[in-house]
Amino acid sequence: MTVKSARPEPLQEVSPIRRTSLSDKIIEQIIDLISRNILQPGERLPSEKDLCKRFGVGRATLREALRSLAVMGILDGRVGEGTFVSHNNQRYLERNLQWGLLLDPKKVEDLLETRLMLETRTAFSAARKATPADLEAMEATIQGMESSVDRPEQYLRFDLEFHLLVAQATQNTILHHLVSMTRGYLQAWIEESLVSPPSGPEDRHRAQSSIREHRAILEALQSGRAEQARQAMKAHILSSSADLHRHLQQTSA
Amino acid sequence: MTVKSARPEPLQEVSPIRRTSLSDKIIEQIIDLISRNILQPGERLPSEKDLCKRFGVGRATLREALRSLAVMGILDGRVGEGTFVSHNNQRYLERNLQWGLLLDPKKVEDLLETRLMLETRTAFSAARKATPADLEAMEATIQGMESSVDRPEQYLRFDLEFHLLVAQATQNTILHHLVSMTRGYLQAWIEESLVSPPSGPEDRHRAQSSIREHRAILEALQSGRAEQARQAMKAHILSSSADLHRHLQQTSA
DNA sequence: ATTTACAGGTTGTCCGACAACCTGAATATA
DNA sequence: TATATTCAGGTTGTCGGACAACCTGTAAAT
Repeated sequence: MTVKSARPEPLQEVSPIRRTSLSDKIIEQIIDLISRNILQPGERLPSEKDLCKRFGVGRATLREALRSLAVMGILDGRVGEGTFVSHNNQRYLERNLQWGLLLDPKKVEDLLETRLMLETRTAFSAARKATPADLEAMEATIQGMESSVDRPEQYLRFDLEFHLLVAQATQNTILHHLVSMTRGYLQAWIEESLVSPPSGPEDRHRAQSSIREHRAILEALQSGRAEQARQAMKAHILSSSADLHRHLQQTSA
Repeated sequence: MTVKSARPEPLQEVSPIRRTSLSDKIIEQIIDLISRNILQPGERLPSEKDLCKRFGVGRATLREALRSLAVMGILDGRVGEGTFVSHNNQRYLERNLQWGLLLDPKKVEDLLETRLMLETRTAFSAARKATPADLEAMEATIQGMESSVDRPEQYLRFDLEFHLLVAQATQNTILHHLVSMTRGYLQAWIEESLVSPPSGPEDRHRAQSSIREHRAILEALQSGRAEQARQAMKAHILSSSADLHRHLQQTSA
């Protein structure tokens, strides 16, 4: 039988069979229901006991599925009331940026490259599709930045909001999601780099020029000039990335 | 008491207190351990019974935490062996994108727009970073296409492989994942549009021109001309998209 | 009419049990 | 001796029952 173990190439076309747990299948089904709008945001799911009977599984198994969806911010369990479909997908983002720090620094570079590509494109596309309401909301976030140059944490939230609005204005849900993701992961690093040095005068200077960059983007979007919007976004992302990069090397050194 | 309900603005600075469940705290602790490299990728966690005693919680609670981390791709539970830290945290990003994209109904147009952006970028980037081995593998897939113009299913696999190789050549794992993901969703549509009409002479004609387009991309990559590679990829994606679009309208009508 | 108390339903947590499965060592076999 | 088989222990996956904490709407008490 030693010969048998010496056979060189067994099967080339084997596909790794995945042992899918029951809760995995439940998760898939619920996500499918949400994506097909059979379960709408804010809607209440049947009780756990009810769902157990429908899915034909025990409560522990069902709960593992529900808890997983809750941790991802897709569902929201409230004691004594029930389990609801999260109405603001914003929570999904919130959850993610909490754990973005898991990625190693090597991948931050990849993220920055990806973000540059994604956001220049969203700026380009948004210039053509943004509605007056979109533009108005962006204006509001810029004013928010201006009024919080000395509160970095709050400033960052307005910054994030602005970029998400641009992505949303493209009306391309996939692009929107991708931007949310990349932004969410990076946000963790950005916030980290903020706490290390107490906000000095140079930070305020940086904030000022950042606001100018955002305003340039907004003006391009308002006038509907796609290529100009792309360039403005590109300039902003590049200077922002350089900033983050500098902070990272500073803290690691 | 009707007056009481008329009070205008109660508290502005209330922060919504949220019940943190036990499993949430366990999740935070485990994530903290991983991010501080106390738990390293590929390492095995203590058994569930053991963890229960250490955390001081019941097994159901602990399992809800572990399962949540597993569906996010951070942990990996194997029956009869134990629970392990996912060796590539890349899976984390992958899983999250997967769940996120699954949430909204995907529009084909959005997918095509995203793909155009992603793949033109990968072509551009790959022209600068592709190794001889990468280029060789791409050449092989093109030859594979040529030898299977009459077997659409096999042809498609070579086609897919080519694009993934381009993405891989960028050495940006995030870009790579995004491309393979968008491609994965589209593949379903493409395969569907293939079975409906029996492969006629026009399909072979289409395959021939598709091969020419791929070869143009490869030549640009070989000569390291980034902008040329981008243009070639753009042309290819556009004609491919038009093709898919035509098929879709044909079948829906 | 307002307040209080309560009953029913819901999620959060724990416990014990069994099935399916993997690993490694002891045993049986050539 | 070398290989194959068996088996025991440990581990995850699933189930059912139980109780605590909690919310809501209704009925009773003031």
